[in-house]
Amino acid sequence: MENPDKTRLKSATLRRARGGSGRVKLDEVAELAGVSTATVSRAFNEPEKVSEAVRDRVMEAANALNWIPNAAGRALASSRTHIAGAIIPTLDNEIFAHQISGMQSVFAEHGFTLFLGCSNYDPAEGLKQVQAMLARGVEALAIVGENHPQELFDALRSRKVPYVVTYSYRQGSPHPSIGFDNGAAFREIVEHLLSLGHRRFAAIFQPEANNDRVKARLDGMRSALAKSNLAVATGDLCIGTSTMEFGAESFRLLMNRAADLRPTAIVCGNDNIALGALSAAAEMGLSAPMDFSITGFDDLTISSRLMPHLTTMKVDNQEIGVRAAKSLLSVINGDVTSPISVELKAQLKVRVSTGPLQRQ
Amino acid sequence: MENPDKTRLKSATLRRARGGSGRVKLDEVAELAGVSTATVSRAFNEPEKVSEAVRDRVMEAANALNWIPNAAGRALASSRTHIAGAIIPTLDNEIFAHQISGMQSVFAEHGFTLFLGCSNYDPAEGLKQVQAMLARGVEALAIVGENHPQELFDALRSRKVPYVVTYSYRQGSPHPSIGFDNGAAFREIVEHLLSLGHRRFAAIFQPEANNDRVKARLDGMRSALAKSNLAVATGDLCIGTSTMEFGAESFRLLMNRAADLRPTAIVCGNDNIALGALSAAAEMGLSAPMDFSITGFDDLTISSRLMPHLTTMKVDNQEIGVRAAKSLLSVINGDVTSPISVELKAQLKVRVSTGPLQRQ
DNA sequence: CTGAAAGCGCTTACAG
DNA sequence: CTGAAAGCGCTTACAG
Repeated sequence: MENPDKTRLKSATLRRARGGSGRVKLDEVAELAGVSTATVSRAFNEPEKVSEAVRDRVMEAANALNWIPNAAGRALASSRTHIAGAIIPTLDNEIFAHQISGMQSVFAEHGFTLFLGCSNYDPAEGLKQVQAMLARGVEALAIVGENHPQELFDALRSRKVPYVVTYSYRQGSPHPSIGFDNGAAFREIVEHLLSLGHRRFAAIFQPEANNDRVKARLDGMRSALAKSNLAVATGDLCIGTSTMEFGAESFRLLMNRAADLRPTAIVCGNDNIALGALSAAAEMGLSAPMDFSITGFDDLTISSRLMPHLTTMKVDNQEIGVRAAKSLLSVINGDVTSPISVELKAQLKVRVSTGPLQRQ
Repeated sequence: MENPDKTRLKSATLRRARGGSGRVKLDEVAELAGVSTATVSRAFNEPEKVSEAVRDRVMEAANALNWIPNAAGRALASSRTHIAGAIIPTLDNEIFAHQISGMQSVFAEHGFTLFLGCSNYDPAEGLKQVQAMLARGVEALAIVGENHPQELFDALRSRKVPYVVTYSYRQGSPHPSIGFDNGAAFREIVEHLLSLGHRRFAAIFQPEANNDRVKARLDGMRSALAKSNLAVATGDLCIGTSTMEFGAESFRLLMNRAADLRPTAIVCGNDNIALGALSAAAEMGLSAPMDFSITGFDDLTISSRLMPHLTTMKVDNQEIGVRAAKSLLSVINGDVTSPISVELKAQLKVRVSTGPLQRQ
């Protein structure tokens, strides 16, 4: 790896010798329009304060010179950057991609550009990204989940940068949050399976370390089962990576047993895992809902398109992004002093992968 | 919608009265460390030019004050922003998400932050995003495909912002590009099907408007067929949205005919379409490779996990992102004067969805 | 409605 | 190796 400082220096020197960026500047627009720099600035930022004739002349000059205002100068003078930030675990999951897409469209509408950071589920990496964004002067920040170093939230607070936690919503959270209740969602899934007569449950989940959402899901599942005096036995709980492979492998493990030892209902931590389980089922000649019932979480695009259609909880991630952006903008605009929390409801989608209990 | 200028003003006034950002500044670090501001700056940016003792004192002071340098000040003084930009059509497609992920990791390693813009396949939107990024002073830009308004490339050139076109690589392109040859890839697919004995081809494709990649794919398919004096008849070419639904619908259209009128090989514009076709096949009781052969393009994560495994071309999008970032960084660093193009090879993955011709 | 001028928070050529 | 000071390109309180 090269030394970034050296390369930095070199190119900076190459480019200029105290000569500026070489780009067209506001002064040149002012000169061409025959007005002061203040007027040019106003013509763009507070047009109602400039007479129409002057405004037209300024716009004409700006167009003629193809002027693009320098955001750094603007940010320094106004202490406003018009930049927002978003931190997600990974872009490889469509649920986070949809959140970003919702957020970006709202921010763009309001003249904000979005910085995107991916933590890859590593809290240290998330903190680093937030610091980089703070240096860049983000005016607001959205971050998935609340499982982050206290230092991260402290940094945000001490710089008075408004933030929201997205995806999960939890009563009693110290953070403004825009999302749904992971625990309640999994209670609903389990109740659905219980109402179908299932009593023998297995679960395939991603690890709960550094992931408040998974923790809440497991808790929700367990509490709903406990109400019926049921539980997932240790041997019926598979914890591993959130991949189709792990879903498939776990399914084989659970179902390669005498029929009376198999679970009749399998609760998966998300759709991806459930889809893997279903592919293993097809290979084993087992099919839902005859031989077992299975549920996912997320309602991925393919979950309702692949056979058998998967029973799952749908979460409107695009909407989460939209709400998060709006909530942050209302703080930036001074309409409210801190972001309001919003609880969205996850929606149970009953499809053919779950059905009435077929055997004792 | 509110007036952005009004809100801007209001909050700016609220926040300060010519008082600055309220954040800790470099001067304060200098004062605490008992050195000049120049020395603080050097301690961070050119540490080798500062004696160790002084450097330690500066770092200590910076830590004590929890100083984060203001990027706007830095950018203005150095005319360097350490920001790069990337424009993709949409985050909803994992192939572009992977590109971004590769790019981001390389840029982050070199101290660059990434602006992300999505054009949603709308050239006007892409241009707007590029302009916003130029205002923000991006030092380099990567953009998917070359189907963009000339104005976009002109803006980049006139501001001397290095750029690369990603995903497609085309001999004779006026732009530095990092990607693969879409035409060659589809010639290879067709040759594979020809070698299996297929002569009766159908195709299901996304629209080629504003999409150089799709155009190249169709051309590649046609030229490979033409070499064997074959062609896709008008009634065997379906053009529509890049969705599983359209793939399914087109498949039904093509295969709901007397057996001797059906195509034996179906070339799809991408995996998504092919996956939709396969799901329709399952519903119709048809299966590959016995009743037909089918190919995709992209090698999506699920394509090798769903039954039947799909024959497709694998493109390493992560690698495209990595190469794009490296290519741009070498221009920024002054190692080369313009980005070098890189042609990557798409790789044919023969799986069970294609097989020898079963009938005449 | 418009302008002159100070100032935002850094970096860097220059001098020592 | 270190410092004094100019300057990067804008915005904005103040004055008119």
